[in-house]
Amino acid sequence: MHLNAIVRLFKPISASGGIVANKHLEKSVRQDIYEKIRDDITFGHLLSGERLTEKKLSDIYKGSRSPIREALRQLESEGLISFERNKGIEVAKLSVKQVEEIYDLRELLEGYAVRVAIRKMTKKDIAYLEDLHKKMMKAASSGDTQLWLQNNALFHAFFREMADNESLCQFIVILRRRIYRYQYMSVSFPRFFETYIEHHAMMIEACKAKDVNLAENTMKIHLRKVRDVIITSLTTNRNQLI
Amino acid sequence: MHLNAIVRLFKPISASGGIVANKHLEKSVRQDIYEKIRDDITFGHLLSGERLTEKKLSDIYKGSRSPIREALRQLESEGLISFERNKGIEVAKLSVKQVEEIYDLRELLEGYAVRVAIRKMTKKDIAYLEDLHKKMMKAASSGDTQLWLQNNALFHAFFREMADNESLCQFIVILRRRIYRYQYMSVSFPRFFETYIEHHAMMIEACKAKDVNLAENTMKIHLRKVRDVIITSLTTNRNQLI
DNA sequence: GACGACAATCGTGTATACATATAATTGGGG
DNA sequence: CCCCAATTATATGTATACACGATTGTCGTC
Repeated sequence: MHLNAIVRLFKPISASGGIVANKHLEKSVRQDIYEKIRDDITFGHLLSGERLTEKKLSDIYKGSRSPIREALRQLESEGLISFERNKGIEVAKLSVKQVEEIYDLRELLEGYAVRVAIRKMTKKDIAYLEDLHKKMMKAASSGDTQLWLQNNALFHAFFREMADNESLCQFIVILRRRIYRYQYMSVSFPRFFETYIEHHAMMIEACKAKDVNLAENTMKIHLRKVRDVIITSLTTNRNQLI
Repeated sequence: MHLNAIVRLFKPISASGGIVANKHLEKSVRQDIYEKIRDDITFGHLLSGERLTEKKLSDIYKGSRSPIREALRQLESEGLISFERNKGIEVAKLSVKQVEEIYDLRELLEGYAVRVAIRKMTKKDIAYLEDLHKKMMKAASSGDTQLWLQNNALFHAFFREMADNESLCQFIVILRRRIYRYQYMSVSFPRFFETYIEHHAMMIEACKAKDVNLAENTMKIHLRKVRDVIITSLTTNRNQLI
């Protein structure tokens, strides 16, 4: 399954990813179900506005209602689902305004992450970014959007992790999860790959030159472009809630 | 109880604050317990590092383990408590580094909030800020830290709500809750009130003049000052984990 | 045929029961 | 008196049971 690699990119930093030697290190049912539902929402297997019942989830993800309800509370805190008392759960829908707000924050937070990260980067880190960049160019020329998204996620993850600020990482990841479902829109017009690649190249150059302002601004311009593509796509489809 | 007014400031935007006409609008046990534990952590009734058991919480807050565990999952998502599998729960401790990171983000997010808010402010809004400012001056001269903190919270809340960005509000509130316990340190040296009042006055002037950059920078300088006071206080007490 | 009352069903909210892992305690040996 | 092992106690993780509100469907009446 293609998605597995991408899925890993979004796992929480604190998750015990080590070797499972002792029984007490095994993933709990709750944690397992949480991750599965989260990823199914993120990657669009559970659709926006879809009505869920605890019984249904219990059948799909195999577990009693206790761990499922706990997992749902976590997902609610992260804005991926919403509860209505005595009525049920639904996968969160985003209005166009909300998508815009999320992108405003991504610009702010990911721009800041670049600013902080650039001071700590070594030559090795830049080589890593150039490697990702090459893979994305290859993905663009062959039209492999999965490969593109996967390496693009790594590209963005690099900066936020290099910034070394737990809460910053947490917030950026939450924002990305909330809009990831719509990200495919930004790559459904292959002619935009060229623009994205230009942005990425410019960012790498700015990192090499340690030009903090250029790097931050380029990241912001890049995210603004992606945002515009998605918003245009949403509004032309006349979907107010998506 | 003095705290009630402040408590309300931190309630989630989505909370049903309306008139309780129908039974189904009554607060659930889970929601009630969530808010109580959250506020008890925020205002220091449950101390950093304190070890909690579900049984103990069940006795204190009156409810079975089901709603308590769900409330705890929410609190975990917001970074107020941490779980250790099969071991228990503890109120989150913050390292000095984490406090610094949180203040870095507050500068970024609250600075941004001011930038956005200032464009939407009316004369009435400025009058409201000036009213809060007067109350804080009174609180400072009479040494009433409760009154100070209460109006200070309203002052900061004003800008983030005026910015009208749901996720932004959510993140700022989460950050404030995480460090609110240590906020008393910033007001335990009354000689700093004067500085804070100067900052607030300058911000109000900048709002009047619609000087976006001055307002944003003043907010950042203000938060940097508060941060420095807290960090100094923490490090001189030689508490690495607090 | 339309409308309203009532019953049955479904789903959530809460409480409790059971299983397993960890911590505490006690008892014996050195 | 100390140390280690076995047992007991405690706490979490999961499953199930019960209660209540909400929805749906049916039956009877107009």
